[in-house]
Amino acid sequence: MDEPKIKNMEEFAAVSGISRPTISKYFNDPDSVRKSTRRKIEAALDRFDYRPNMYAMNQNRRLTKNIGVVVPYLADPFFAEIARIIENHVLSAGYRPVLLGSHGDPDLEIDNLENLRLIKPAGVLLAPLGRVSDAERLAAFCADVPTVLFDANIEDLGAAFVGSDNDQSIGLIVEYLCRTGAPPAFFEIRNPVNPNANKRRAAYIKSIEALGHKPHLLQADGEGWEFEQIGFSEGTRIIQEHDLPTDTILCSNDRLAIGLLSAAYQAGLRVGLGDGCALRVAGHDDHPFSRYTCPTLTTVSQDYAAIAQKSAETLFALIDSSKHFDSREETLFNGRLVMRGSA
Amino acid sequence: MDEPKIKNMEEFAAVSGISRPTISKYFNDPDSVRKSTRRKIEAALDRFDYRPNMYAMNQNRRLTKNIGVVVPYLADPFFAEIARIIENHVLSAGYRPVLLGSHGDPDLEIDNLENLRLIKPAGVLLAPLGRVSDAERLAAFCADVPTVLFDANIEDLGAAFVGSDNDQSIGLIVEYLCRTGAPPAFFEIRNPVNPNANKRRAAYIKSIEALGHKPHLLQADGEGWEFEQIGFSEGTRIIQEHDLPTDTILCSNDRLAIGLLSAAYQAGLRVGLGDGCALRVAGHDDHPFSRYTCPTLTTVSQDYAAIAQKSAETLFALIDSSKHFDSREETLFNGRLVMRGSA
DNA sequence: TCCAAAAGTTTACGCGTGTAAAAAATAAAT
DNA sequence: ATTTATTTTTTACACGCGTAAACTTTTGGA
Repeated sequence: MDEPKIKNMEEFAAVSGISRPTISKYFNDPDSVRKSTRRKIEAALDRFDYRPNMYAMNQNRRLTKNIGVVVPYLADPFFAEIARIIENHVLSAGYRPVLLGSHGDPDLEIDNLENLRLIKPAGVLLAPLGRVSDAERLAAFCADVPTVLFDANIEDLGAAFVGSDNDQSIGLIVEYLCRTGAPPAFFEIRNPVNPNANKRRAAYIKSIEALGHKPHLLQADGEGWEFEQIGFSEGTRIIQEHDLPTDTILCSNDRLAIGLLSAAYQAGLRVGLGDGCALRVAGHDDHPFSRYTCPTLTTVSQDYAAIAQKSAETLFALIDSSKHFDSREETLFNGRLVMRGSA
Repeated sequence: MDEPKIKNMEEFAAVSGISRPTISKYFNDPDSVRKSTRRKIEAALDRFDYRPNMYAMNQNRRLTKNIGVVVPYLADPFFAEIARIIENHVLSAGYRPVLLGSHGDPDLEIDNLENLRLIKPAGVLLAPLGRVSDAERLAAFCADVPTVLFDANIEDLGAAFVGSDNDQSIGLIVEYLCRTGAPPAFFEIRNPVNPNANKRRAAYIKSIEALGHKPHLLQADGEGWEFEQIGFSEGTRIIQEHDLPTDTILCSNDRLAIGLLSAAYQAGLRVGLGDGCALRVAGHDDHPFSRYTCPTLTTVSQDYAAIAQKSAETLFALIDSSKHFDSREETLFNGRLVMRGSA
């Protein structure tokens, strides 16, 4: 399209016939210049391929157009998926998403935030690790950088939180399970990393007692993010020891349920609703893989799209406003019952 | 730890008692300064928390310490996992990884590379989309930026390629399947995005003919990256139409196999090795979820760790050397047979 | 046609670091 | 102790763009 390589804004100003300060203004906000000027610039942009030097550009800016997106574990399709949606919102709002995964490691989580500091982000969307997070250092970061938490809530951290209403969603599936069969036991990790797990346990106890039943917890030992593995090995143990108080098990999340289903299959236990079935299993999250388990997993979906959109928009509002809200807003979205084959 | 906030290298030089150019040298390579000097600097670094401004730092550098990592689909645990390992290698080599996913979209793939250009990366590790990639623009990028391809090879693109030896791995599992039962048919997507799929088909035909059998292809219609969905719906169709030429099916990849296993389960077909089994199913990749399918999936593993390490090291060598190799090196790692329950 | 408001131009400086060159200081070796 | 090689200091300029101030031009009504 062009011969002479444009190396800086000066040169581009020359070939476009517009002064450099105006070009600069254009790149910071194309709508801030006159339409005729904008046309001229974009005509030149079409003939010559020039893009401002990002480093020079951001050097004098107090804050950039970067938005950090930090999730606890990218290899978990749940987070990969929600990160994907968030990225799209960030992009269409004119920001640049910077995606970082913490691989379940609190030190890496802090490293990620420190690295984000270096690029002076306009804001950060953070799904914290949870219990193992270094809350103090997270708080220090949130004090400096506009931050919205999503997925996992940590008390008073960040300017806002967006997530799922575990009370509602667990209530929904507990009610369903009780209505269609035996009241469920609750299968979870004893010492969960994710704060949602605690909320879900409490919600389970509350809702099952409200229905006049006695709660029963099946607590698996295990650390880390290998939930399927934990679900499988502890599930195998539980099945072998025959200490199931009921034929219905509600899992704290789908990944645990995936492991449990695998354990049940290998133990020869038929899972599902029909007459020949020895077990009913339900999950929580509507994990991308839950529709391909055997049998397909009955679960309650988190509203990925709504959580992604709301948290992004909250951050945009935070950035536009005076960089902090008057009060910390918590938005919880309802889950939706997804009836499949397993319960 | 400190009271006076350090705002730039000048101030840090003052408090550390070392001149600014030497400080600069230290940050570019801590080993390039005298040990005693280094100790002084690190003592100061311990008392005051100063980190160089990344934008000012990279402005005058021809190329930065950034390394781009681009994968076709982050929501695929296979890529998430390999990206995770690569990130670790990049970090421990003193570079900064920048992870980008293309969400299966060739336009986004190009966007990602263009955005990487802006940050002047020292090099890029690219797993291209494959057939749908804009090969011409990829080539233009590779001409400017040191790039090593991994996972999916595209003819003559990039300075090197690191991946799996599909001939070997497919040969391995075909041999196993033939030895332990009926020769397998090959289940794949008719018009696959990923170039590995074509290699695997060819390898299947070659190896099964070498064993004196007739190849049989089961080709599913479908586009995009929803492999499980394609495997499920086409698998269901095939099973219902009873046009299985054999009781053994080798899938082009594990995600397809996951869909097929789900279809078989729902059709009431028992999958596995034993007497009561109507079907044997095998996959390829050793996908993170393949050990939790029902039954667990017999497959052939890709050597994630080796591919990640070799591609990273190749890129480092490329960067250190004169920015290009004399010839394009292709490294293929062997797969390993993973015998589980499904075949 | 004239005039006020809006937008663009000119000029000039600042940001924080890389880096080159010459001079000075230090360390290692004779 | 002297020489020599290495490292550090001093000085100075460059990088590419943001942005402020004063001035000039264009625009859209009245």
